[in-house]
Amino acid sequence: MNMTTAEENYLKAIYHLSDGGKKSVSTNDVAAEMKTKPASVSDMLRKLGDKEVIEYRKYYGVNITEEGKKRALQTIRKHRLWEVFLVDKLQFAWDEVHEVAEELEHIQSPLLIQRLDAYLNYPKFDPHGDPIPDEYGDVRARPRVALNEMEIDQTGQIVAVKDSSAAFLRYLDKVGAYIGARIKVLDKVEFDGSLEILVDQKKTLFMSKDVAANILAIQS
Amino acid sequence: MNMTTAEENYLKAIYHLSDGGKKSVSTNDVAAEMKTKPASVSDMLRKLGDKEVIEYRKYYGVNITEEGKKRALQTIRKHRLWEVFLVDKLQFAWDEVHEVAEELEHIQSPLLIQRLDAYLNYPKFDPHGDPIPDEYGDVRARPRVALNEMEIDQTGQIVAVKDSSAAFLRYLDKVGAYIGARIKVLDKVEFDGSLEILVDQKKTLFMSKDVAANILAIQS
DNA sequence: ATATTTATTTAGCTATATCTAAATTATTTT
DNA sequence: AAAATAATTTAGATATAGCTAAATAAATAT
Repeated sequence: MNMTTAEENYLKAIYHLSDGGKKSVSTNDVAAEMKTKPASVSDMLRKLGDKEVIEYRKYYGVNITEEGKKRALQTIRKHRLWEVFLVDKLQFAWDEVHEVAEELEHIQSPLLIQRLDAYLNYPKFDPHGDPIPDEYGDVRARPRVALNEMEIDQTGQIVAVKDSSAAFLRYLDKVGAYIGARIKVLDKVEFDGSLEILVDQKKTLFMSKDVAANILAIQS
Repeated sequence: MNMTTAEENYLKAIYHLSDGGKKSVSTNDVAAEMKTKPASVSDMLRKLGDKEVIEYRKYYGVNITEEGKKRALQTIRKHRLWEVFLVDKLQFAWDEVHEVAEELEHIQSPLLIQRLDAYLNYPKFDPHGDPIPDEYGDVRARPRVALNEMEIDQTGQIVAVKDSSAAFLRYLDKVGAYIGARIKVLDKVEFDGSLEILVDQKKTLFMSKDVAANILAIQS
């Protein structure tokens, strides 16, 4: 059973909004995420329901099915592999890749994705630090913690950001932080929760609690 | 002015059928090339005419405009660059790349194509030996000759095939010929026009006149 | 010059994916 | 529990891209 590009995009949105299938999702939420109108969403949900990738009860929102989850993860896998390609091979900055990957993820060729995966050396995480599902949809997520929740003297590595808006990504770039950077918490100001961070054992960085809460790290 | 994937495909077909804009093209020819019905083509020609990428006179076929030529060449450029990528980087065989490149060529990102071009080291020819137009649509074609038109003892390099059907490509692969192979005409049988060819200074190959007529080389 | 054949276009239909406006269902407030 | 509000669906549009069948124009044959 083939899906159109639009259907794939809706399914991916539902997967994300449902937190990987854990919660049910409302028509309005999907409309907001897809930047479209609830009326259009109703139509699409009926179609996705017919294809049994979601379970749809009128007026009560949707739940993604196992089949739907599998398909959403394949799309996510493709998206993230292309992002790695764009950054690692074509020198894109990590805040420039999303739009293009959004198109590339819909190319239909299992062989292409297999080969791309091998060519990129089977990466486990994309340039934003998000995990890349394997061929079977399995994801090995690392336990991640927001920087503001780390304690003084703890060390780790930045692996993702919560708010990946271009503005925030540019800000990070400017101050010298990036996905993959090794960090150490030098100080936490009790008054406002702001932090002093050592980046790559050389650069010292001050950031507000709000910024820190947007940056996710794995602890080492 | 943006074009849909379908419009880009029609324009590319018209470009090829018109021999790069030199001849006008009939509705039926386009329908055959696009594997669709003449009625659907009429509709599309009207649309492409409105967008001024072709000049369309009802009942008299179409001529591609300068603007149309430029756009068709951009699509061809993208198609051929992706083919190079698939063969050079992802180990695709040259008879496996067309379908996937047909999808990839519609990705909209000038930056992507610029970077891809640089990454592939500005290739001038695709894996089938066809020239890759530059950013401005300029093509540097090499004078090519069919193998059956070469004389005994002449040397050269295979750069393209006329019939690029998967069957023919597989045949070539099987007998050990490929795009880029250095060749020398050892003998020509007058009776049936069949040839004896030395490939890469080691392998000897016999081929009928019909096969030879399908293989294009540059002479050295 | 007329008739036949071929090529092409038009008209009307289908499917996808969107929209607005109206109708309906569910939820919340009083 | 009724009224008001919010969420959602349905109905009826539009645009793209295809189709078949019928109509029409152009080319060819008699």
